[in-house]
Amino acid sequence: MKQPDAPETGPPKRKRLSSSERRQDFINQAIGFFAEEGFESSTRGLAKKLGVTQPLLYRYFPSKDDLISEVYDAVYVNRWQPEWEPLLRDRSRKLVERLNTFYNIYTDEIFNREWLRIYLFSGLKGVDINRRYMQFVRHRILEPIIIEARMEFNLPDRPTRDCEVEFAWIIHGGIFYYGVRDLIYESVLSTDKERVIEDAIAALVAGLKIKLLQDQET
Amino acid sequence: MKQPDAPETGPPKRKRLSSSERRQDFINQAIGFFAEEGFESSTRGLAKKLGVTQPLLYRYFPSKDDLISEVYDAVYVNRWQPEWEPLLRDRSRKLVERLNTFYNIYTDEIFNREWLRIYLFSGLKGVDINRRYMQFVRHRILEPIIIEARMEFNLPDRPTRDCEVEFAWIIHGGIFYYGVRDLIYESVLSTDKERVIEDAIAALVAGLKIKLLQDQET
DNA sequence: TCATGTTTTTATCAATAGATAACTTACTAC
DNA sequence: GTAGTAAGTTATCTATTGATAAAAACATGA
Repeated sequence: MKQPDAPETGPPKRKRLSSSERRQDFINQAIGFFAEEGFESSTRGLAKKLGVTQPLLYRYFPSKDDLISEVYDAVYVNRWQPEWEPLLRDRSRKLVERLNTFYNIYTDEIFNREWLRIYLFSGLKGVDINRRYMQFVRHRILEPIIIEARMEFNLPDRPTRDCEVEFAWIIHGGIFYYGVRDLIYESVLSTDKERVIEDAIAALVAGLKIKLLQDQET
Repeated sequence: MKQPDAPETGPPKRKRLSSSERRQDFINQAIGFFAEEGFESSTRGLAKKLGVTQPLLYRYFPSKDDLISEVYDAVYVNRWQPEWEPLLRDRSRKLVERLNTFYNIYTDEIFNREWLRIYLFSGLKGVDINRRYMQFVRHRILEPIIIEARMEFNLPDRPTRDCEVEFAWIIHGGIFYYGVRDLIYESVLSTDKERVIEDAIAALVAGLKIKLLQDQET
């Protein structure tokens, strides 16, 4: 596994990579490293994992913070698939079905140890990208859900209310926290993700129906 | 605020505290310090906040890790009030009422920046006390809720099922995550906690009713 | 083959980390 | 008061941190 095709000649000479390849490899492995050890961990530890010397990192990144920024970018961006959004709005299917499909593929993407840990670490550090992600979830997932729910229940269209969004956040957060309990805290009872999501979505839609009808009267 | 009743004589002489007072003060302030800065932060930083020199810490705690352990204990233990448990089981009140009361006072206790941050930090570190807390929540909150719900709906008593507990976890986690969004991520829309909890509990009880009746048939 | 430029390592710096020992200051019992 | 004890500080050790400079190893085009 170390040197696949080395012809047994001398010491294990390090494969020399092109600048861009090396750089990408650094970022990719840094994600796993910082996810596990935290961002306070040393660049020497990372270099060891990478199989290179520590000063080499500084040829590719001006500072540790710059490297961390690149890790954030790689983790937060490009995880969202644009085709998911129309999926939520596909009115040829029942809302419950749509939501189940969406949350199953969405959690397939974010329910992995690396993503969740980087997310939690960055949240505690209070970095801006984390706050932007919350906005993203609200505008691309929760508000569309509420609008679609109003459609489903034949209610007139109008802007979403804060307490409606907060209710959607409760369920969304509950699903997210299920992932955290599963992959970080490792204290989950049923690993049947599909079933757990199904129950959560049922509660979301049922709860939204009641709330939206109530809010209607106001 | 520094020296309340110093008679203007010479330099600000440090108040000399008894061993137990000093020790308790260290722990109390260490909670706030580590909550904000993370456990990787330096003992010198903590000493500065405490207004003492760094070696003094080592008179009271053998090592930094020992101090951190005491912080965990102070944070996790004694937060739970024993009278909360019978509150959940008080069958003279409707379940929805009981749950609203409980979650309002429970979140009054844990929804503060210090507690939540220490909890999240310790969870990422994978310390044992965190996992024990998850067990605690399950046995002292979630399972009682399910048992009480079965009573409320006039269903025969029997052990809780995993998927039932997971559903309760979804709502509980959603409420918890609401606190995190409010106090850590600072990205909450409605700070009307009581209202948010009310909606969450309504969804919990309604969802449990459906689930328990379904499970009944099996 | 050899000159040139890039990749990688070795050696090292200054700052900071946790931790210890020795000294000084304050309180208390007699 | 003063001796003894406990609280607190100064000084310091060693290990580790992020970061830099210079030397070495490698690749490539002529």
